[in-house]
Amino acid sequence: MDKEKYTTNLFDVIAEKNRRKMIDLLRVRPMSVGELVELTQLSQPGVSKHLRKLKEIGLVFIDKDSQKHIYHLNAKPLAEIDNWLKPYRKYWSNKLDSLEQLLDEEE
Amino acid sequence: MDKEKYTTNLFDVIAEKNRRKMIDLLRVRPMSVGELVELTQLSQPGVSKHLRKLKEIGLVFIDKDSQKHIYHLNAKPLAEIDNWLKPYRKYWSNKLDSLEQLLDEEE
DNA sequence: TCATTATATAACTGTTTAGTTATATTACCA
DNA sequence: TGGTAATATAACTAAACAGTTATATAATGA
Repeated sequence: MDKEKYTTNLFDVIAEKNRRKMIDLLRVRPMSVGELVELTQLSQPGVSKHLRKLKEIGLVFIDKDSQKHIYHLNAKPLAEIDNWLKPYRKYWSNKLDSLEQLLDEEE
Repeated sequence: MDKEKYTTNLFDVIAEKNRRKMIDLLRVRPMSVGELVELTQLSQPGVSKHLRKLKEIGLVFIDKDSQKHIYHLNAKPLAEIDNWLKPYRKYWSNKLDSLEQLLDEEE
């Protein structure tokens, strides 16, 4: 399908709006492909394609219930993003020195 | 230039490898375009193009020193990513104890 | 076995985008 | 004023990609 020869990268995977929506949904509870189709307004192949990328990067895993494929979230890979953000967090954390806090609050 | 009619989205902006590299560099210290060209191995227009997107989303601002345009990081917009991650963080945090969670949030 | 249901894959298309080279703009200085 | 340095924009190209429709695969149940 589409060759799909290119390596998927976590930042690219979460950059896509509908994929973020899907993992947001799967955070609530595991869902079948059909349920995700209803909730995303995408075509069924469209959903399957996104799920494949999410699976490749390890953000979801499948629990097969006969024909139904129940997709479960595995959020752990997102720790990479969290980790990347770490050195930046101090820039908006409210634990800055009091002058900066004051300036922030004035915004 | 390229029309550039499309709204830039933070997730898209940080999805690009060289742009992440650039803001990682600007975290160390403000830099001119020329310095970024050297450090990224991109062409000068390539760097300017990325800087434009970073500026559009508010991740950098310019301090003009005569001909030199010194780009400064403004990390605050990244708080949006941090915020999106919030409900997922518990999945990889090994500190399940609620007191420790609270302390984490205070950091 | 045959029809149905659920999902995955194939093949295609239009749009977006990162990168380039060429050129314009802007500021400085001899 | 003319030349040079620094950056931005224009125009173009190739690759990537999200979305689609059509079709294949797999499992179920009558």
